[in-house]
Amino acid sequence: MATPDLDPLLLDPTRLSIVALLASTEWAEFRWVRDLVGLSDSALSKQITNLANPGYVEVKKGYVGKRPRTWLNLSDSGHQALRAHVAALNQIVEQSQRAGSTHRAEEPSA
Amino acid sequence: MATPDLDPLLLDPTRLSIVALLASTEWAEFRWVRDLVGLSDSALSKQITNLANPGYVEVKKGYVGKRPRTWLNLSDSGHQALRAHVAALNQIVEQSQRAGSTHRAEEPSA
DNA sequence: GCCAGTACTTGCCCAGAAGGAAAGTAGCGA
DNA sequence: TCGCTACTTTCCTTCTGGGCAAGTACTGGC
Repeated sequence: MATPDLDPLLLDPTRLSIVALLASTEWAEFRWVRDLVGLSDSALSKQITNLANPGYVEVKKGYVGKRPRTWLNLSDSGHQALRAHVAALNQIVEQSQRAGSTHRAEEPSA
Repeated sequence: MATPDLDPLLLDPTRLSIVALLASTEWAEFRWVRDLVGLSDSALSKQITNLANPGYVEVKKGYVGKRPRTWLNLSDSGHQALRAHVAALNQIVEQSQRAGSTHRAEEPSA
């Protein structure tokens, strides 16, 4: 059982923060995300790799003037995954609304 | 920054499953939860401890006939925490809807 | 052409969390 | 008093994430 629709990648708060941030922008700069999420270069780089593997995040590299720069974008599938994840969460909470309907057992006496 | 309203306890899928399960019932039996979540006795026991510490879950011990039994209930604050957690999640996704409003930077050229 | 600098990326290591197995504990029945 | 049930706690292993430091790619300067 459990909660099969929850996305393991989005359960991690750090990655969720990243995705949340990217969700609100288009082609955010690596450094901007890093600073706002409060991660080191390496930590962000790794999480971006994790998110880029399934295609949730697109990475584009280029130059601003003569300085290298990396941009990140939440792909359509990334947006979709985020929405699906939260939808699954919502389902769970909806269960919470119709409490008491599912399971009946011997109630504790005291 | 990040996502301050997300509840660390509810970010873990196992605990979320437990809470979800308890949200749909009242005074569920330990064994019932254990079997549905698919955990060992020890693992569930530990997570219940984690959830009981902040008062999310209430534990009641008693007997069914002559057999010891433990019941678990999601407290009001547990329900509240779950709803708040998902509300925070929803906020994040809503940001995703109004994409592009927050951050503008030099766009990648290619 | 070579060294230095920027902007990540990768490797290495450590800390924290979770799960299982097994030993421990509490209360009841024989 | 011993055994049994139903958890609890302890011990150990595994996994994951983060930091630091070294590495890489590319550009600029001398």
